[in-house]
Amino acid sequence: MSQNKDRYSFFEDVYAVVKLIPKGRVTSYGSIAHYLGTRGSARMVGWAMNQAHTDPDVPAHRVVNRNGVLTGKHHFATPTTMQSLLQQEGVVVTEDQIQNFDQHFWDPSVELT
DNA sequence: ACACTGACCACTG
DNA sequence: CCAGTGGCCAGTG
Repeated sequence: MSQNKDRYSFFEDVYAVVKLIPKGRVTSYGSIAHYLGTRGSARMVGWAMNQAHTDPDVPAHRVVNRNGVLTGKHHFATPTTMQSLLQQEGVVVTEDQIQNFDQHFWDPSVELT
């Protein structure tokens, strides 16, 4: 929303990182925030996802909390959209919990170095 | 212009 | 070990 002002901020960075998440991989809000250098902004990362809803190129379904739980699934078109998308990419999700989360975990500060 | 909220994470007691 | 609070940025009431 807002006007078309140059309100670019770490939202842009968040989008960029999320877009770089490989298929079948997932990451956490905190990891992205930490990669950007701001641990506290983890909340904002989630809020960024809300805005990301306007950007189809941002696979928000690949972003979960540090626990590997689909916290934001309720924000998708349907509560099952997130899980379905993840399963389509080969990620096993049970009870909103990603199985073998450590195997699917994709850390930008490590993968992007 | 002020205050509160929000898909979180980590530290301190 | 469990519980509580702080911190960060932006948007909305």
